[in-house]
Amino acid sequence: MSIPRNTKAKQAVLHEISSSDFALSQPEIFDRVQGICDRVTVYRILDRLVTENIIHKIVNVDGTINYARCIRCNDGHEHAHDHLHFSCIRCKKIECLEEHLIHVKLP
Amino acid sequence: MSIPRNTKAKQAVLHEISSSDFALSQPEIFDRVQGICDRVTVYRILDRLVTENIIHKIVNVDGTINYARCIRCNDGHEHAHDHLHFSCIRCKKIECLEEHLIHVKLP
DNA sequence: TATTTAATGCAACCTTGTTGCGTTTTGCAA
DNA sequence: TTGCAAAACGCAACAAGGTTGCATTAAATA
Repeated sequence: MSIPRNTKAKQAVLHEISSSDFALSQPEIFDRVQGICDRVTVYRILDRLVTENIIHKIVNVDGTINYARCIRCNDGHEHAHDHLHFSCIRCKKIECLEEHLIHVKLP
Repeated sequence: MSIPRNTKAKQAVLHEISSSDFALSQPEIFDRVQGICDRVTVYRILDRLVTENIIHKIVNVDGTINYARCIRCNDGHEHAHDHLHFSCIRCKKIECLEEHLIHVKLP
């Protein structure tokens, strides 16, 4: 397994994701780090950040793939990832609804 | 508002969707109606069928957009569309879990 | 059968995402 | 501080999925 490195581009991408209050798509992220690196690099950084479990890959209701940081992932507390989320179609914000853990019988 | 027409291509597309037991993507549908029309036509037919409320547009967990007929839409019974679905990642079938209507408090 | 216009085919284009490969840069160790 | 291995990068090219414009074809109704 390779040792991850901390590059300028990686920092910039992670900063944009961290400072956004809703999940961002690759094009949105590339737009925000404007000029700092190639768009291919953004794709590769996102893949790596997901593999390193630093960010989450989310498929929105419209099919677009977005990336976000889990607020609780880095605070040391144990938490469930398979809870409901509320996705506002107007402001695009995604909020966790962790209190609504559901248990259904699957076929 | 324009009056929809019943064309050969439209019938073929609708037939494929109706006779499949899981939701199909545009490429899959185009593949199955092989040669009957252009791929652009399939896109347009799908858009029209969704607008006419004959089929549903579904975003899968992997982000792919699929189309399916709601079994209950045309049997005259009242039914809810916002119920849970079980999506098997192996056989791709999607089953309705209508008994599990959930009500959560949204922010 | 004639007419209207919905539907189609084709070509061209756009967006999102991937791959290969040669070059640059990072982190560590001598 | 410098040298080195390989992680990360840029660029070009490609591929899949989806859209648009426009001239042509074919449904439905009169």
